[in-house]
Amino acid sequence: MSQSPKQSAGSPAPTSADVARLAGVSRATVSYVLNNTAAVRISEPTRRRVREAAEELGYVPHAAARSLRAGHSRMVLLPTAHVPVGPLYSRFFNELQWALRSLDYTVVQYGSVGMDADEAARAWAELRPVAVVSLGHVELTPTGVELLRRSGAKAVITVGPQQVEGTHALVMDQTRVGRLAGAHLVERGRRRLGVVMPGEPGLEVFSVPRLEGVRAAAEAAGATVVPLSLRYEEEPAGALAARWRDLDLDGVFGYNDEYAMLLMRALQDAGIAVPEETAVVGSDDLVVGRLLRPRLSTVHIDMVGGGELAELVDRVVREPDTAPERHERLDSYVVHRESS
Amino acid sequence: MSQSPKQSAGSPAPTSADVARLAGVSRATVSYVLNNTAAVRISEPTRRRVREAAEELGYVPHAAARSLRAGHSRMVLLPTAHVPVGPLYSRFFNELQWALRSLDYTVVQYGSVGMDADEAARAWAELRPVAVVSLGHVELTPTGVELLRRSGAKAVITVGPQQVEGTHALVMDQTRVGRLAGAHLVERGRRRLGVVMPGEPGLEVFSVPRLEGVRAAAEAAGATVVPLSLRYEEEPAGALAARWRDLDLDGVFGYNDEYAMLLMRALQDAGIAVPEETAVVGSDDLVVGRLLRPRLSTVHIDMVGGGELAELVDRVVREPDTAPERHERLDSYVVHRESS
DNA sequence: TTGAAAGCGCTACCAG
DNA sequence: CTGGTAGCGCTTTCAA
Repeated sequence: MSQSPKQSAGSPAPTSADVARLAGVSRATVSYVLNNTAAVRISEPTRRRVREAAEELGYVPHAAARSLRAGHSRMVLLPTAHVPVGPLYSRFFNELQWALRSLDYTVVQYGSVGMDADEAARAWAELRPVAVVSLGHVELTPTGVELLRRSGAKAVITVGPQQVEGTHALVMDQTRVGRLAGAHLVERGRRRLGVVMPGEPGLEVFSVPRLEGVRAAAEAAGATVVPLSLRYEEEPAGALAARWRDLDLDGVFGYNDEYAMLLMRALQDAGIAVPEETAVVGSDDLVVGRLLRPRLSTVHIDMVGGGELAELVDRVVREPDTAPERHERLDSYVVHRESS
Repeated sequence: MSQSPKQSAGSPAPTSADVARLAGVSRATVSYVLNNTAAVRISEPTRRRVREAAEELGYVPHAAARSLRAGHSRMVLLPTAHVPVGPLYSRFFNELQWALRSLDYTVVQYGSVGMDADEAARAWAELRPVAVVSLGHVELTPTGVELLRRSGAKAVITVGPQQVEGTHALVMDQTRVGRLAGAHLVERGRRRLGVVMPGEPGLEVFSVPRLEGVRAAAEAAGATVVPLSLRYEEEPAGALAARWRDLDLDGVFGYNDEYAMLLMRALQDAGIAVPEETAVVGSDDLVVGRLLRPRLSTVHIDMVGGGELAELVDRVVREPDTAPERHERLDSYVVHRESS
């Protein structure tokens, strides 16, 4: 009898057949018992024997075999490339995972660094997820969507700046963030605006539309806009501050609070008064932004709740033929503090 | 019979049998061609026919079926509970994912919020991963490890404060972080030390050993230590600062830079001079810490590189019988700035 | 050079 | 109430 678990490496995992043998029943019965199949009544003694056998062997069902047989899984795939830092995103992520789990989905985050769009879609399709929720770090083309659909994905949902054809979309309009920041600066009397563009790769999906937003707001007021590339380090910030007076700007949108804080400090160290000489606005409304002096003005972004998104996933999975919807969920507003 | 591919929702994903039929060959041949099986020579025209058929149908192999047949997968499971924010962690994560991918593993991050240790281990085991790399947010018990082993996991590796029995471990000694901070404060002449304990859940694995570390350093010098619970918000920080003089502390370790900055600002606003009256030290060496005035002293933590860890995973998978090793990889050192 | 068939672990029918 | 059995999609002998 194998009651002492001495399977360091050689022995294969126990299967339902092993459990059946040990319990002296058939594999079918094992399946019925362990899944509490309602349609079949099994005697209590048998149930106990099966349960004990399973326990003793340390039996764990084989998810792949199960979903192969079932013809579908309850896996929700969340592709990610670069995990975006920041409390906003991680809160969202955690909420989403938690909500999906309580709807009985298996959440799988699949890292897809350095794959192109179709390559990635293929890799995801191999796992036959019931739903794919793309957070927008990895591109998703109509071809990719089609491929996922044919591989059994009931729901393909994109969360990000734009809607992708054929998917349900949760559009988070980054343009609006820029527009709000731009309008605020204009309102504060600024006419020559800089916009920080992060030098780090992968942030273009956010930074480019934000720049567009600032442009739109500026144009309406006859203000000018200059994009300013900046890596998130002190030296480049210092260098940028050193040539600030040549740039002749009286307001700047810092992409987000972190870049804004970096730049603001560099400006102050270079003797440029904030907000008198140059107003600074960030976004994300981080706690740290309130710790600097002057306190950082910012665009507060209310991201969609993870729970809402989970519900959308579930609805689309159950009703796969609903036409792709476009949901707009990004309430943002300016928080005016002292830096502008 | 399904002759016309109406892929919208109803039609199932094409299988290798469908490809075989369309190409006029057997399923075996399809498999040989698509996997470039070296042991078998297939004529070039046949190969082309198969490839074209696969292309036309949008065929994607079924990962579950494949690994079921193969008896093993190349899935590396990264369980996560609350995704820890912070650039340190995300850089590490990205590196790890990238490195594992280039070693041809499929990296799957599995969110396990609100599950207890053994429940979680079971859920992971169902996926039959070849390796599990636990980042320490979810507890892993010896029972859990045993279960994973029996389910075919060749490598179970824990990254975190302590080693778990039966696993290879990458120990990141959080005690040391606290000890360094404590020693530094003592060295700066401080004798009554506060230690911030984050009020947010899930951080205990870090905060408790760090507190222990400070205690050890303080004890050696005859200094006292007081733990201070603090939520990451301005109000509680203000409240703590308001009763600061009653606490009668002349030095504080802020858990990390973020909490340290929050507290430092609250202290300054309450009229307590930093570092004269109270010295403040954080950890993580964040960029923002250098933007406040006084600049924040901090404990710089050099985490293990993701690449190194990936190599360890690979080595253990190939050589599963190597005795569990304990690797120590956490070079940390104090960066003395102006707040202490 | 290709095909037929077995079987990975599981569940769902249908008999007994 | 329980057991036999087919078959999910795939790879891999063994035969032709």
